[in-house]
Amino acid sequence: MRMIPSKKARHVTFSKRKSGLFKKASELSILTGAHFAIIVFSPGGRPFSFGFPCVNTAINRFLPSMPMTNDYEDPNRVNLSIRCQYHNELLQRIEAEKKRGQQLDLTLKAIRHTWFKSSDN
Amino acid sequence: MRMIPSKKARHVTFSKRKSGLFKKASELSILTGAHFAIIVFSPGGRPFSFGFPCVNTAINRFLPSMPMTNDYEDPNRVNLSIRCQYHNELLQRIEAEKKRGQQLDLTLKAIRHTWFKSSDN
DNA sequence: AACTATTTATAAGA
DNA sequence: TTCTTATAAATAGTT
Repeated sequence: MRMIPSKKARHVTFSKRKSGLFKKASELSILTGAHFAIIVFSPGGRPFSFGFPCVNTAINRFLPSMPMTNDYEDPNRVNLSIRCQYHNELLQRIEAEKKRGQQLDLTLKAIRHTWFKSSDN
Repeated sequence: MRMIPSKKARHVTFSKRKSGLFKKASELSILTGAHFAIIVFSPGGRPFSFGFPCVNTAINRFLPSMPMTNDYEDPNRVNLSIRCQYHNELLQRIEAEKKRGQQLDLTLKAIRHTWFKSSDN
């Protein structure tokens, strides 16, 4: 097994196999309840991620068990935890906005339901 | 597909499918040159990880960058543009979700307006 | 994106 | 955990 020479074929394979990989991870998680995070970078450098319950949860849970030799003095690691914190804040903001949208969706459906019900009578 | 009830069978499946998942990731990486990190927690909470070039590299590359004052001194500067790209994607997702919420708000108001208008007649 | 011949993963049993 | 094997699923190549 070797790197696929054709750039186009490489991208197609990446796309297909990334789907397969994420599906396998999702099945593993469903069957066993396992938490996980997958991060993949496409050949072009685009980041893709997938996780249960979510990517940052699994990363956070994992980070404390990372090898830490001169941890307290490693500026990269400090940087890493700060970045992680900021990253989590962004993800939480997305979730918050999503949740708000979902609430509005429900309200909308409820109202429409009442509307059509009353229109029928 | 549902969580496997028997604890023993669940652990066996976890072990088998974890191997399969890691193998798939390794193949994806070999075929396309993709960098990746996988973190999985067993049903018992044991962490397993696998990555190319290594787990920490992929995680570090994945986490979005903070605005850096001493940017030019950052040894991870090569990854900075990709981080920024991902960071921007997150910000765009927040904006997209916000916009969706605002649209729903407008729809809701319009419907309520119609509702009360027709109720009056 | 869809098809399909072939390869690969895996569940169940040992 | 590892092995076996019948069956199910993934995917490479092609349209």
